[in-house]
Amino acid sequence: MATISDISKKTGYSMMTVSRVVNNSKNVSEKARASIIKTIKDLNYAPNAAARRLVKQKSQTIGLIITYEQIFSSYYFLTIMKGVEEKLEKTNYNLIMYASNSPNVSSETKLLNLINQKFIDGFLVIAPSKDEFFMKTLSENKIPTIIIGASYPFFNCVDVDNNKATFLAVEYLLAKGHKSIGLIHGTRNRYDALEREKAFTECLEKHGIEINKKWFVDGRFEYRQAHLNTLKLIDEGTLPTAFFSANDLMAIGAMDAFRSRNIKIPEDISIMGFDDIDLSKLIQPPLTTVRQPLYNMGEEAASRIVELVEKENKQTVSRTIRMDTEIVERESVRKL
Amino acid sequence: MATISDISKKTGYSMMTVSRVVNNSKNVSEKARASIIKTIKDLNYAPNAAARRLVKQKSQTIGLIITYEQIFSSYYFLTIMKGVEEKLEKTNYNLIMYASNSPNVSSETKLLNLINQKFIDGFLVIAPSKDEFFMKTLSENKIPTIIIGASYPFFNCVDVDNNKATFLAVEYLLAKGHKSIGLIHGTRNRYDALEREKAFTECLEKHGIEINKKWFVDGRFEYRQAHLNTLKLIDEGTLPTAFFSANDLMAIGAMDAFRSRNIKIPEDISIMGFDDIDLSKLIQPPLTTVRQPLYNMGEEAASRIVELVEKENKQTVSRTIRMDTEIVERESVRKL
DNA sequence: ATATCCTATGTTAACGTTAACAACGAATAG
DNA sequence: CTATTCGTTGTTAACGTTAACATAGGATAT
Repeated sequence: MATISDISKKTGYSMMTVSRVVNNSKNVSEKARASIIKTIKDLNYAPNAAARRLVKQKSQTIGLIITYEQIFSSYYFLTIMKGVEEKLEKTNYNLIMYASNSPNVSSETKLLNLINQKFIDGFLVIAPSKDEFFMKTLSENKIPTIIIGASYPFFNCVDVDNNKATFLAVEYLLAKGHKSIGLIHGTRNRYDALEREKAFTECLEKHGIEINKKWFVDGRFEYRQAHLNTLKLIDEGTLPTAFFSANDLMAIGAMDAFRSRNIKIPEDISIMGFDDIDLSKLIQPPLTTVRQPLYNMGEEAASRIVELVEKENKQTVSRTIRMDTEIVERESVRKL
Repeated sequence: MATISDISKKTGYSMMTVSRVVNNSKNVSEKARASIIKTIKDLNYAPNAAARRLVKQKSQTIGLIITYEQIFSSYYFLTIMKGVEEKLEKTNYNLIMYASNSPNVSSETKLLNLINQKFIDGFLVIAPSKDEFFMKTLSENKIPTIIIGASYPFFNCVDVDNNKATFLAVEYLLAKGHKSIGLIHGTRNRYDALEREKAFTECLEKHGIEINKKWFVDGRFEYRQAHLNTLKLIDEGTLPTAFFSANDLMAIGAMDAFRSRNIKIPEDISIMGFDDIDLSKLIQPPLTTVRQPLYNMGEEAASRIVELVEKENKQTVSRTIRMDTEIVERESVRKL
């Protein structure tokens, strides 16, 4: 592999001038720049990351932490990941994914070492659960971190306003004339699940609609759980005229359950999702849902972590941002 | 962050002696070692990865590549991942996960740069599809690589003998008296799917059993696809007495489909999986399946990539290894 | 015309670690 | 008692890059 020194010798310019060209600095003559760029291409030069890290005391690398459980709500975090990846690609930062295990000391010290050894400059964490062990480590050691998809206390987050979004969805159903509404909720150790469930209850109360706990289905944010538990509910007794699901994947699981019991959507029952994952517009009928700008949230988080890492003055903590949501009207909800 | 120089000053020993202790070298007196170890702990020293990389010209880092689609057969690759992670933890290698996108030039050059910049020493790839774009890059540039879960031509692989394993499974069904057997197959751009499908056909032919293409269900290695397509098959006409599924997740999808049509397993229909993922023993009835030692395959691959990377003489390519499979007898298959 | 400023370029040292070699005293061998 | 070996420790230079400072010549201002 060619080094700056090779380029320097071949062009006759000093290593520093080469370095300036590589880093797009000013104060290089056009002549020098052209000659150096050509030689870089000829020799297939790429800067040595280790040397840079050493001298800059920075790794130009961001770690993205996902938890094993999340992998099951795959569309959700995949979309976020793409946003992060593609944004970071435009900066000169690398991305490393960590899949975190169950609580375990070795991972904890590993996390710290990653930072201490300048292997990683900062972390992005997707929707950690309330009791996620490494969040304490992250916070206690003041490691630059941005959380995506959760408004985690004391952290800098990129999230949506779950309360507002849920009200949007439920009031949409109410406006369509639905007076009996069920809920498919996610795992209760996650902030997003809790916030949406709370808002759901509050919204119905506000509009004087009776809350029937029988119609609360635990879907754990997964397709299969939602499917199975919806099936169970169907086979047990009466149903509401509509369901609000805390994510699309569970909504789709429920829809498949209804279909397999010959319950037509939206003729017999209406269903509303949350997220707007790719799959939602492909299924039959296409799912009406609350769009969460997942891709943009990924991008936004990427920008913010870079900003945070590059800021000398780490105190300038920008606050949690709440991205806008909107109703995406498709065909899974019927007007009564 | 403390450096070797700090430890050196504090203990009075030279930096080289400290380095020797850090790297567990011989020829250090017990006295020196004890003193240095104590100081290392006191100052919370951890070696600087960048400096090491620079001087060693090696990153001590392995990249694990997964494709986006794979994330949907989550249990499968999660188990492998854990094997890899936990094995690598025991060596002094780091692990980085890359989720690969659709074919795209930028990722390709990125891959190469990762190697050229000594950011990564080698790659592990989980079950790439036949036409995966980056496999060519990997092969053309002779990048140290181990493939897991596919016998990819010209690569060094850790796989099972799909032919043998499939014969094991199908002959098990035959031994139980089944004479009409359906297949739930995976995506046909993957070697494991193709090999299992081929072996399935061959095995039936060998035993003079008629092959009914109507009973071939495309499950794409996913729960939902298998579920939906099984439902369709059920609603269309007659069924075989047993199914062989090319992975457990699809088998579970099919089982849930049968159940929702009130077809009892194993009373009315038998089903056999492939993989033995965690979920398989938890469902009702527990799934009879062919155990693939996924975790061990991950471990084995981790050992091999480290070996490959550390070998000066890269020609010593150890050949593809086929791990053993076995039938795990549970309750989803009935004797006719 | 002289002082000042800018532009383009170069020089030196440093980041933290380790390989290769050197040195020194103690133990062992002849 | 001298020569040789061994165990322990230290010295020097190198990995590839960049920050900080230095220099030289040309342009601009007074």
